[in-house]
Amino acid sequence: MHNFLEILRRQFPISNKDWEAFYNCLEVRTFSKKDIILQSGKVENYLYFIENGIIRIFAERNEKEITTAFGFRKSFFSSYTSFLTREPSCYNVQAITDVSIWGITYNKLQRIYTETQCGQLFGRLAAEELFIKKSQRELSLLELSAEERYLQLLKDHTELIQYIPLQYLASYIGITPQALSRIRKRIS
Amino acid sequence: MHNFLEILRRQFPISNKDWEAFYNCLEVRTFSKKDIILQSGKVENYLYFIENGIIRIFAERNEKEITTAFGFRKSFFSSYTSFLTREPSCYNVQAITDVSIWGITYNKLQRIYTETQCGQLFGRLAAEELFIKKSQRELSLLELSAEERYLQLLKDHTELIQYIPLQYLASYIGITPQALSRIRKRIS
DNA sequence: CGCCGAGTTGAACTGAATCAAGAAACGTGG
DNA sequence: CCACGTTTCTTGATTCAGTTCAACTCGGCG
Repeated sequence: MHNFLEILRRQFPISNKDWEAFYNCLEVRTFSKKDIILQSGKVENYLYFIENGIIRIFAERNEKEITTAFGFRKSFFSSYTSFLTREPSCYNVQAITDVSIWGITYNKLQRIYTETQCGQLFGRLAAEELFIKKSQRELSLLELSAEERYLQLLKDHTELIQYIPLQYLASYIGITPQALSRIRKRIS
Repeated sequence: MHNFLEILRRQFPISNKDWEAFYNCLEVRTFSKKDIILQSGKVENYLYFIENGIIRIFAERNEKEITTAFGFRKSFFSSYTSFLTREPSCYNVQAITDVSIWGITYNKLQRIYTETQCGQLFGRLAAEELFIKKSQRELSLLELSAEERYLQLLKDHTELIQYIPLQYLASYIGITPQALSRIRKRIS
């Protein structure tokens, strides 16, 4: 997070006062491998930034899990629709490895929005990042085959993919574990 | 738009002064059926709200078009990633029917952000709407079959779908025109 | 040691892609 | 307003990627 915070400060002019107000609102939270960070049905109260570790977001549909996102080091995550609308989340958020994350609550973010400049920035950057990722994902679901999607994932997060169980990767790619197992065999 | 603006005003306390500043930044633009509103490769300079008509957003990939969104009456649209990042758009935006839309330029929106409260509101509502739609779409691509996606689209926009050519619907659903033609035959 | 969840492999099946050809609708100019 | 050409849609036959169901393997753990 220090890296990230430094990048933010370098890139945007933020007053010391604003900075402090913002920084003081951030909470560190840690979770162990397989912990549920947010249960579906509950309202997401945090917008997070990952310092370390890997998380996934998934929905449950007719006894199957649909993984909609992984979160890696230095990226934002949240069950963002729920966070924005204050309605129950239809997604679960789970730690895949032990994780250490920085979070800001909805109320504090709203306060920061009105009281400082850099809150807006934080909120805006998070919104941008999350929207852009969803758009890219949409295109990859529409234009690529399952095998191409897997290769893309490998390329983008080479060293991280090894920590993620095959079944989660498969549900993210949108195929069955069997099909992914065969793809792996084919390309190796 | 009047309806929309009234809803905004009713729902949120906006001062007359802010309101006027905001309203004065909005431009009405009209396009004819099949007009290109934004060409891919150009930077999206507008965030729009549709007063009347239907638009679509599509990318071109190996001689095929991938439609990623339709925009109907009373909803926001933009090649939003480009709008946010100020980088060239990888999407085209096209009028499917004659359309009448309200737009605000990037610069004016930034000015409104700093000078008024309701600019934030406008920007935030647009971001929320666009993100939430993308998330729903992601789920529908992962959990539903092509036929189910078509039925959902029919259900959500019954009266509007008839104005959209089959090939655009097919590329939105993620199948070939032939396959959609067969689905239509099957369910009728 | 035996159990259990995760991954692998096989065989049959299915939804959608592809290639190809014909029918319908649409716009443009005479 | 009709005729023609072009685009869009439909339909058929074949192929293919991915599903489903089932059986088997492997590694970890009580």
